[in-house]
Amino acid sequence: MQKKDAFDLHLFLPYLLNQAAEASSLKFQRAYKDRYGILRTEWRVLFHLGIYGRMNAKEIGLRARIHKTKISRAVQKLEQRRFLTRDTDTTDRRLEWLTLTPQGRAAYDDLRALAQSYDSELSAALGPGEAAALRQALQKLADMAE
Amino acid sequence: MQKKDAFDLHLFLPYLLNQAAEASSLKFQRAYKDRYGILRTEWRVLFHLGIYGRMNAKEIGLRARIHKTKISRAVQKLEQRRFLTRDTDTTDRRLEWLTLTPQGRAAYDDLRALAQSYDSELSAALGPGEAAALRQALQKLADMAE
DNA sequence: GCGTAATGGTTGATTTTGTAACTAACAACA
DNA sequence: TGTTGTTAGTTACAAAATCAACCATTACGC
Repeated sequence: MQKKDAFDLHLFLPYLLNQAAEASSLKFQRAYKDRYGILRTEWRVLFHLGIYGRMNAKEIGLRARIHKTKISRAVQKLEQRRFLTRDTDTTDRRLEWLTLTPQGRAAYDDLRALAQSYDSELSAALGPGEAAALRQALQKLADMAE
Repeated sequence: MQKKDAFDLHLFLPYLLNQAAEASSLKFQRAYKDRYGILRTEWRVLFHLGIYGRMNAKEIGLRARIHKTKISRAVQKLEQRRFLTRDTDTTDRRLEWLTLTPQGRAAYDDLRALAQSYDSELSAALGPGEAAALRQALQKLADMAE
C-alpha cells in the first residue's frame, strides 16, 4: 500500500471494498425495500430461486455464502408474503424444496430488470474495459477462502 | 451485464462487491475482534484518529460515511476502553474533540501494521497492476453520490 | 435581544443479526 | 436392531444496527 507512516485508510482494500459496496448498493436497496418491503437476504434468496429454479435452503446458503439461520428467516418472510412455497422432499423429509409462486416470480422479474439497468449504469460510469477488469478482480477476492 | 434471460447474479456489481468486501474483511475482522474486542465502527473511528489526529464525531462521520448514532456509541466504547479522551470545545460547547490515549495509539499502531501486511497480501494475490486498477475503480464507485 | 431554526451529539424503542442450542430425520456400522 | 454420529432446518437469547425523538448549544432573522 504505502509506507508505515503514511497509511491511507481509503486505499485499504477491505475498507475501500466496503465503501464501494455500500455506495453501489444504496439505490438498489431502496428499490427492493420500497417496492416489496424485503431485506437484503430476502432479495438474495428470491434471486437464487428466480435464477436457478427450485432449491433448498442448504444449496442457497452454499452458493450465496449466507448462514442457515439467516436463510431460514428470509424464507419464512418470503413465504408469508406468498413469494414462495415449501415442499418437503418425499424421500428425505429433512429437505425442503423452495419454489417461487407467480407473485414471487413477478417480483423477481421486476427486480431483475432493475438490477440489470442499474448494473449497466454502474458499468457505464466506469470504463467498459475497466468494469470487466473490476469484476474479475472482485471474483478473485470473493473466491479467496478465509 | 448480459441478456435478460441469462442474469448472472454473481456478476451483478452490488452483489459481487459485497461478497468481495465480506471475504476480504474476514481475517482483519477476526484480528481486531480477538485482540481488542472492538467492533467494525470502533476500529474505523480508531483509525481516523490515528491517521488524522484530533477530530470530532461529525468530521469522522463525514469522512467515513458513518451515521452519527453509530459513532456516538463507538466513541463511548473506545472511551471506556481508555483508547481515547473527549474535550469539549471552548468556544462551541456542542463540539467534542477526540484524541487517542497512548493505549489507543498503541492499539492503532498494532492494527495498522496488520492492515498493511494484510493489504499487501491481498494486492499480491491480484496482479500488481490489477490491484491499482481495482483501487481506482472502487474509489470511483465509492465516490458516486447516491 | 428574542423567537425560531439549525447543529453536535445522545438516548430509547424496534428491528435485524449472530451464536448456540435444539428438534427431527437419516446414515453407518456394530 | 440399536447406538452413535450427521445433516437440514428452527428457535431462543444476546449483541448490534436502525430510526426517530430528544437535549443542549449556537446561528439567524427581525
